Amino acid sequence: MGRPRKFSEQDVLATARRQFNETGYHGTSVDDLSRATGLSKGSLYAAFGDKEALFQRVFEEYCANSEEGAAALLEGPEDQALDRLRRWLTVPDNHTGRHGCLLAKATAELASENDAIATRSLAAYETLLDSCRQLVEQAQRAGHLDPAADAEVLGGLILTTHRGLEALAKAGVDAKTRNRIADAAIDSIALRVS
Amino acid sequence: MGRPRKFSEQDVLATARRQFNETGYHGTSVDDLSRATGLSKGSLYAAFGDKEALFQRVFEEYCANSEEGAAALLEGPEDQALDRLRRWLTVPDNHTGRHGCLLAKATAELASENDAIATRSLAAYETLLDSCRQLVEQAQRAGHLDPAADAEVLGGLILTTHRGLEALAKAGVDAKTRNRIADAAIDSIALRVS
DNA sequence: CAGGTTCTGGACCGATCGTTCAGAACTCCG
DNA sequence: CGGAGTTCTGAACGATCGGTCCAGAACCTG
Repeated sequence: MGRPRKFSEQDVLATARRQFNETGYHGTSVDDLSRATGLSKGSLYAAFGDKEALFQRVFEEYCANSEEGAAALLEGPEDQALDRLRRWLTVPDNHTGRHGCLLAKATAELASENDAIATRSLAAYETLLDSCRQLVEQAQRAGHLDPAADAEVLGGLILTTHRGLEALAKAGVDAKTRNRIADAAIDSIALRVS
Repeated sequence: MGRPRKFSEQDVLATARRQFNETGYHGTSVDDLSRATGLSKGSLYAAFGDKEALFQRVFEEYCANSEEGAAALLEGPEDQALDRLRRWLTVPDNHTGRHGCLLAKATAELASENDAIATRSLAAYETLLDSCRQLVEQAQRAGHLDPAADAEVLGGLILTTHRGLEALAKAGVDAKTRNRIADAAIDSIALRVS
């Protein structure tokens, strides 16, 4: 009963995410969001609370996606772990952005002023780190990495590389160069075989 | 002739840089800058033009500093190149931030809307990459790195690691962990010896 | 000390910010 | 068909934004 919603909450979240990703949190006004989503400001507030709450929704969904993507790294034969890592660090040649850019961007902009974002961001880092660590352990069991190496630290190195590639993407470095760097990173790590 | 300035332009730029670094460009109002520097808005505008021009000054100085820091990597005996790299990637244990954070932050926030910032940021990346490449070549000549490796790509890998460590710092990862990752990165790269 | 110059801080501007709300629009149930 | 219940819309709010302006204090030179 009552008037039904004219919009899909998921669509709005996706559009808002695109907008936040392009212009940042402070750089995106509620009018911008209203224009981008086609919803009036009143509807936005009725559906999501306020601007910060809307961003939290977007950010949470984003973190969850990133975590799922990293967790998917672990699915498959252990002796193909490094191949899955290569695909994770690599991006289509025509891709200017990168899957994980909102996380890095929002963290940089808001972590120092918004405790909830900072906490969630750190939690996502821990989860991603854990996936990377498990991936290293898979590769170690498959004999593709030095079994004596500290998996925790090596996982951290992989995650560092992932974030560094995002930063380079944002600095305007083209996808081809980034992929060559990604390959070099995996080559370097893969040399750690006993 | 005339009344002399009561403030040091360098001090104001340093304070503004701290403020921009903490709260971002859009998150920092001119009133904030006025409060932080102790200067009235009138004086700020008389001395620096407008908010964007002030930021450009801060950003330019910042980029130049980063470039100098990277260039300093090349000064010293070639057989100590990897040691200098280690010091560059490492940070004091009590350090929560990181020398290069404004660059990454401003780039993420403004590159898509401000061509001047985007251009300068990319130029800084190119310069830093060049320094890293030369460092790799030094290490190669000293026999500490595989002479057959592509110095350009390996330099890019080092820069990627540098930026990735900045991102982790912003995500809340402690300095000790980051330094262990930095060591692992250098270890991995150093394995590339023929 | 006098005259000229610059710096300073606060009042002020229009624009935009995030947010609210009254009323129109619409669906469903009785 | 009519009223209850929900959503949508656009106008309007106060606060704050970036930016301007100027009267007067502060300072240097002669």
